[in-house]
Parts: sequence; structure tokens; C-alpha cells
Amino acid sequence: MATIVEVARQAGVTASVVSRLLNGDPTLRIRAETRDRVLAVAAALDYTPNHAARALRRARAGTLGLAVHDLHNPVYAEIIAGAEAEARERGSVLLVADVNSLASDDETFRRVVQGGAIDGLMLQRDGDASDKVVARVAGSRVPVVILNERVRSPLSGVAVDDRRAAMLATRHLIALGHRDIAYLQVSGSNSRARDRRAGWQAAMRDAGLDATGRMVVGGVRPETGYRAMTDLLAAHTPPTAVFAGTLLAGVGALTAARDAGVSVPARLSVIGFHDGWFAEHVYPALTVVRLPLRELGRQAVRLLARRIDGAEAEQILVSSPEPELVPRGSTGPAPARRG
Amino acid sequence: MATIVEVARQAGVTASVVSRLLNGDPTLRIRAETRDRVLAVAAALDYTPNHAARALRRARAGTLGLAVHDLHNPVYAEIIAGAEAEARERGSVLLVADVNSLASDDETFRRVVQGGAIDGLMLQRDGDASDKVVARVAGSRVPVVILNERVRSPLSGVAVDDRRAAMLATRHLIALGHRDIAYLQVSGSNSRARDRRAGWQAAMRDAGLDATGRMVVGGVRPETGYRAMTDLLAAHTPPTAVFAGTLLAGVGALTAARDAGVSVPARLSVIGFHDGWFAEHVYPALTVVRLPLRELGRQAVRLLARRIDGAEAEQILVSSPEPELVPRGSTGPAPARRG
DNA sequence: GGCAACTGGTAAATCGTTTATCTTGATACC
DNA sequence: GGTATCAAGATAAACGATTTACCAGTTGCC
Repeated sequence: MATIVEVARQAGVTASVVSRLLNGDPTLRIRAETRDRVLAVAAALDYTPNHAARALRRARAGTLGLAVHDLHNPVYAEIIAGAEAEARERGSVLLVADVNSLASDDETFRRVVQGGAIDGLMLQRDGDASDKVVARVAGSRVPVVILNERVRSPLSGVAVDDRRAAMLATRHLIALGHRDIAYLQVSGSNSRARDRRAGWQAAMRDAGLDATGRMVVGGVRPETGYRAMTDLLAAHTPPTAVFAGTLLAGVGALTAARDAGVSVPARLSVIGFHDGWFAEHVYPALTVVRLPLRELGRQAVRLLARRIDGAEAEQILVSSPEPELVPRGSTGPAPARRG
Repeated sequence: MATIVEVARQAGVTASVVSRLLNGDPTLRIRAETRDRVLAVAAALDYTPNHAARALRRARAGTLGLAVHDLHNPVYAEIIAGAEAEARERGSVLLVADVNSLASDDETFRRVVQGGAIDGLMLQRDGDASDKVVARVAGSRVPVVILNERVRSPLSGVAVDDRRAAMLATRHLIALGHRDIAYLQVSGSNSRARDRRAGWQAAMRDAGLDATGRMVVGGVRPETGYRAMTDLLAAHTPPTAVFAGTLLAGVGALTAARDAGVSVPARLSVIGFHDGWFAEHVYPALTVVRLPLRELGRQAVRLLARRIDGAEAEQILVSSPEPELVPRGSTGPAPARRG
């Protein structure tokens, strides 16, 4: 590969000039013909600055870290897609690391975070491993942005309007005539869990309905949603509708209803949180509320970039595009009251 | 952050000693007490070698590139998970880049590939964008490993036994009494497409069945599988079973059957290729053949590491764990012959 | 006692960029 | 005519680590 010195040599100038020209140094005074000559040589040699050398000199890697939990969760895929696009547009590049490795493998953490391989880190707090990583990274010089959560001040975070979307979902069920609406709660203590629950409760209260006692942990995986739904259906008077706090719990709930012989949506309506391609391929197709996850990914990168440049911690709520109800087959009118 | 010079200073030696000690230089002669002192200081200062400096000096980034098409495809998620684990265990780190950006955005390609940000690249050839990337990267010094495909000699690649798995799937249907078995072909001209088709054909031939005329493009996405299945069902005598060359096409086929009012598995059996969590949550649960995708990801990283170290191009077939039939609800005995 | 071999390191040269500070000849100003 | 300014670059010092070559004492051997 051609180096900057080689370009300089062939253009008859010093490396300094090449560097300043290519980086657009405003203090550089250069004759037009010299500039053209340098640019021509750089193009001819297909000169590309060496990543490592630049990183060393600038004390900046040009790389953003993204800690991932489970790539199989479609919610992640969407956030990552947004982050990748934004990072690319800004000339950065995304480095992925498994959050469990970061938490449990000291060597990995040091290499990635302390060794300066990344300029900043994005991660979703979810479970002990991620909390551990947040704690450790807070003690380093690497700024961190929390994904998909409202956080308090020393931290930076970017979230979507979970509360509003949860209300949207619940109101949809209420509008269909449901009065006994259960909530499959997100596990963990974070704003996602709190806000979605709060949204459900608020919508229930607004409609004069009782929101107590109909809440059960649905988790973030199909299996947990399945179990939760199974338990609910085994109750004396099962709910006629269920709002699943996560997409995968919603899918699991649907499967549970089928296995229990409860027809959806005739006897039970199910609505999920966040959209994914397979929501159209379960049966019946899952009604969901869709949130701007891709945009969340983009904003996270922007915020992280600002923090790397020294800006203060910030909290961002991605409110556009707005949460949207996507009605599909899994929700329908409430069955006639048994009471 | 503490530098190697600072460690050396506090330990009363030169940086050379610290470097050689920490990197296990076998030619280094050092007194036990000096060694302990250096190690103690390094530990006390929590010394971590600077990524960029090391990369610059060694002319090696310590980073492996992974070009991704679509993170929503679960097959990818599994390969990535394997690659990430293996990379981490070897002290490398994974850098993800969207294959379309690499193909279409010149700037991105140069930064990532030519600038030395990665030591090697893994990608799945699938579509024009990826072919373009392969062509361009072949002209650089960066070694590339093709994922999930058997390739010819100048290239390196790692594949699973698509042919065998396809036979396994087809034989399962044959064993259930099906004789009219359609194949939803994978799109593109690659060994995945060829081998799966060949496996289907071989199994059909072995059973004395006709494999011609029952092949239609199913693609790699639910929508394409849906359309293909819809067309098949509209035929004069629809098949009684269908082998979908991809998981998502299988899911789409299932949905198509339902929308066409064809009950599965009573009138139509469907089997998919590769497993994914949602295969258990479609209705009926999708029978599939499972292949060692995670191991494929691991082997890809190993092969790439060898190539980076100068080894010749190689082709690898991941044959363990063996392809496995995972019977679920979408396949059943063939309906009584209409003829 | 002379030479070789070993011990326990040291010195210095990179790697490719960036950037603050100089230099040098020409022009402008008063 | 002396000085200040300016155009157009040149110089050189980092950034932090790795690696090759080398060296001063000390032992060992015959």
C-alpha cells in the first residue's frame, strides 16, 4: 500500500502538505497547481490513510463498540442496522462484542475498552452482565451510551416512547371491547419495563378498568411468554386479551394459546410490542405496536459521537416516527361477557 | 492510560524488556525478580497495550471483518455468534460492515479494506453486491473467506454439507409416503443452491421418483417462499409435500398454504432448511434439517486466521455435528393418493 | 590467562500520520 | 530603504509499541 510519504515524494512535496490537503486544513496555503498535482498522485496510487497510524496519532480509533446480547432477537437487528448506517455515514465503523464476554472475560474487556480499540460503547442494559460492563466502562475514559432506555444523568441514553406505545396497544384492546386485559411484563428493572407497565396501567385507568392483579412476568423470550400465558389461561377466569410487553413474549403467548386450545382472536386477543418480519407469519398474524428502532440506532451513534467529542451526557427520546399500531389477525372484538 | 514506557520506568527497566516479557519473547533472558517486578508494575498500572500502536508496528489490525447482508436472517445470527466466539478466544475482534455499503460506497470500502482496519474479511456470496465486494477485495492484500459455500481454488471457503442435509430432508418426506415432492429452490448460482437441489434430486432418484418439473424458485425470504408456494398450490395437481431450500422460504410456504386453505400436514407437508427459534412458533411448527452453522462461523474464523498468517487457500466442509432432522408438526404422512 | 559463551539486559530504528513551528523569497507599506 | 506581512511549503517532533542488533560483565574451560 502506498503511504503518505510516497505520495508526497511523487508529488514533489512533503508529507505534511499531503496530510493537510487531504484533511482539509484551513490554514494550509497551497498553489492550485500543486494541489492538483498532489491530488492526482494520491488518486493514481489509490492512497488510503493507514487506519492504525491515524488512530495512534489522533488518539482516536474511529471505531464504535456495540455490545450485543443476542443477535437472534429481531429488535436488536433493527437497532444495529440503524447504528451501522449512521456510523458508516460518519466515517466510523462498528465493532461488535458479546456483552457476556465483555462482562466475564477480563482479557476481552481490556483489549477492547482499555486498549483503545473503540472510542465509545453502546449497549442495552439487560441483565447482570450488562450492568457489570456499564460499571466497569464507567471507570474508564470510554464514553458509553445506553440503548433503548431512559437513564439518569451521569449516563447517556437514547430511548423510544415505550409508555406511549404501551398505551396505544392497550387502548386498541380497550377499543375492541376488552375489559379484562392482562399484561405480560418485561423482566428486569429498567425504563422499558417500567414505562410499558405504566402505559398499560394508565390506559386501563383512563378507561376505568382495573389494572391490578393482571400482571405476570412475560420476559423477553418466547419460552417465558409461553409459560406466562399458559399460567394465565389456567386461571379461574382467564383474561380476554393480553398485552405482551415484548415481541417474543407475544409470539410465545400465541403459541401457548394454541396449545391450550384457546382460539385467537375469538376467545383471546394478543398484541405484541415492536415489530418483526415473522409477526406476519405466526398464526394468526400478530398485531403489534411498531416503534422507531432503526432511528434509535442512528440517534445512539450520533449521541455517542457527541460524547466522544466531549459533550455532556444527554438523554434522548426518539419520538419520530411516532409509535404506530399495526393491526393484524391476533386481535379482535372481545367475546361476549360471561358474567 | 499507562504506556509501556511508564511501566518500564517504574520497574526500572527499558520498554524493550516489558514488551518482550509481556509478549513471551523466548529469546528474552531475565532474572526472576526483575520479571516479577515488571509484572507487578504492569498489573498495578493496569497496563494494556495500545491497540493502534501495536497494529501500526505489527502491520496487523487484530480485527476481522464480517460483511453482513441482513441481520434479520436468523441463519446469519448463528454464523455470527460462532465467529464472534472464536474471534474472541483468539484475541481478535469482529468488525461488521454492511455488504451493500462495501459494494456501493467507495469511501467505505477504502477505509475498511485498504486502510488496514481489518486483517481479513468473511462474507457470504449472495447477490451482486457481494460479488462486487469479492472482486474488489481480491485485488487487495486482504484475504477473504467465503461463508456457507463451497468455492474453487483461488478462493477460500467454508461450507456445511448442504447436499447431505437436503437428502435427509427429502428422504424424510419420502419415508412418510410422499411421492410428489416439490422443491423451493434457493436463488442465485452458488453451491448452496446447487447442492441442495442436487441432494433433493438424488434422494428422489434413489427412491425412483421423478424430480423434474417440480422445482420453483423459493428464494431466501418469506415473501418469495409465499409466492412460490401459492403458485404451486394453484397448479392442477399440487404436490403433497414441499422441501423449502431455505428456512424463511419454508415459513413463507407455510403461510401460503394456510392462506390457500390447504391444511398442513394433512394435505401438504413442509420441511425447511436450517433451524431457527421461530420454527417452533409458526403453525404448525416447522420440521427442519439443522446444520452446524455456529461451527461454520468458528471454522471460518480459524481458516481466515490461517490465511492471514500466510497459509494457502483452503476449502473446508464442516461435517460435525452432522446434519440432523428435527421433526415437528409441519410434516406428516402423505394423504391417500388421488390417482 | 586467554577465549568463548552466557547473563541480563540496553539502544535505536522503525511503523505511517498529524501538527505546531519554522523558513524563505516576494510584496506591501510608510 | 527598512520593516512587516504573506504565500507556499518544509522541518521535526510526537503517538506507543515492537524488534533487531548490540554490549558489559561474569563464568567456564583447557
